Amino acid sequence: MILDWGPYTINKMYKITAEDEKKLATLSRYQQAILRILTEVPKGKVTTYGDLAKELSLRDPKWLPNASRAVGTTMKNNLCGPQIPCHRVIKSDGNIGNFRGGEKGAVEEKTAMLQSEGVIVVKGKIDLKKFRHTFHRE
DNA sequence: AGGGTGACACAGG
DNA sequence: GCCTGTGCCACCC
Repeated sequence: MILDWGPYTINKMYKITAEDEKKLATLSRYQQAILRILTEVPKGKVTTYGDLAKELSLRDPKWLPNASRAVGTTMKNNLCGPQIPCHRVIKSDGNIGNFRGGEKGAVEEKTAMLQSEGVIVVKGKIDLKKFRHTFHRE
């Protein structure tokens, strides 16, 4: 099967470890579910807060599709570490969005991480047509 | 049980 | 484009 993921498709999705599971267990069901889906976003791609909410709703209709704010809260709770790639979650208009709760310099750091992964950022913006991840489900 | 809060989304102007 | 206002939802008191 050929996936149109562009040139930076080398990475597979992150596999959650037993260590991660222990941390995940401290979070709400919703947040756990969101973070699990987030692990599917590979290096070189991004997703949006809204896309994550929508995707979870498709997989489990008990959650609403327009919960983007709740997804933001999930990212803030971050026990992600760089493995569960919360730096790959941006706003639906292509702007970088926030990082580390809005600490000074955090957005710059997020931008640098994305660029080092091959995502092109121009004036704080990312071309979602090019870099948006497409979720795959059975 | 009810009100407050965000790493958001969207439509207007 | 760049604000601004309004709607949103899961979570936390």
